[in-house]
Amino acid sequence: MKITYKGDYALKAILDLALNYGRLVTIHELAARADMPLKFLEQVLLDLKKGGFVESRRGKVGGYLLAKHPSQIKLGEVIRFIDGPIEPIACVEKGYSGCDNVYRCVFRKVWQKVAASISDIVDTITFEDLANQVRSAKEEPVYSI
Amino acid sequence: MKITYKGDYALKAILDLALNYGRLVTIHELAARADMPLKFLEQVLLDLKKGGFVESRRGKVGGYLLAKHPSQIKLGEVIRFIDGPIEPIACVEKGYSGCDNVYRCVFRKVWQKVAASISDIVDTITFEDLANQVRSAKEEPVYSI
DNA sequence: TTATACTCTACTAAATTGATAGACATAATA
DNA sequence: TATTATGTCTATCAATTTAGTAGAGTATAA
Repeated sequence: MKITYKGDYALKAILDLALNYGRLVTIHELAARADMPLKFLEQVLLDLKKGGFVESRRGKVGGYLLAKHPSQIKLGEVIRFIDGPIEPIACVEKGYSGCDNVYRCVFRKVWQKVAASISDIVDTITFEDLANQVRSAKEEPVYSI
Repeated sequence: MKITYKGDYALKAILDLALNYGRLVTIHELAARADMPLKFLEQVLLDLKKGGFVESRRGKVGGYLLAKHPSQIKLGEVIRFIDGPIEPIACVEKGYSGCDNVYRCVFRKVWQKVAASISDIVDTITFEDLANQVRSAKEEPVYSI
């Protein structure tokens, strides 16, 4: 699994929409709050729309909103949709068949274990969880020197 | 973590050398047994030499051998040396400081957890373990239809 | 009608990936 | 000493991915 900037932006945009669930949020707001390049974010949001994660409203009071409740969107879903499979190597991705080489097989087992353990994390965390963490972080600020 | 072909070749080469520990193995043998492009493998082996994983002998009866006992080489070491950090995003790699954005912070925690759980796997497996797995796989072949 | 949104397509520079090519150095041995 | 089989080193390259930028178009509220 590698999180690209595109993935990073997608996750932050969805988190922002989760924090503002019920309201319309413009691309400008999203870009400003999370410091993302506006024109790049446009493309990311169009992708997220195609993926069924967000919806949009055009026109003067337009903007974006989540297509589902934050509790129904898992972190792993978004990562996979934007940045591809979480598997560390192609030969353990779904749909890959052959293992013609005895050496490769012992590594495959490792990669499958790695993928399973990543999935244990990212497929159990929802954007409601993440939004709650942001809210409690704001309530209990850390006083650093 | 993403395993490239280069990383894949490096791991297979070291595994082969682990299986042939005590003997010199030529690049030709390595390339043939694990089906790797010879000229590319040359470069990989030179890298592995710089990394202190393998040693070489030149001349007519030359070849490669492991620089340490297979039990002293962890899978994670090789992966990190060839393919870079196991962390899924740069902001959680060692030496990265700032977290200026409250959104990014909640994701950082996730990426750190992911990195820790990958490390739990790849930093506990040695090439002795892998070599033993290959040996027992050969002793107990699976009879498929 | 205008202002302010989202939409869509094209383009591009830089980095990474996965090689290939060829000249060179070393050591055993006939 | 000449040959031959090995590792060493540097350069080059095509394809893909990444991270944008640019600009024209469409929709809708006021």
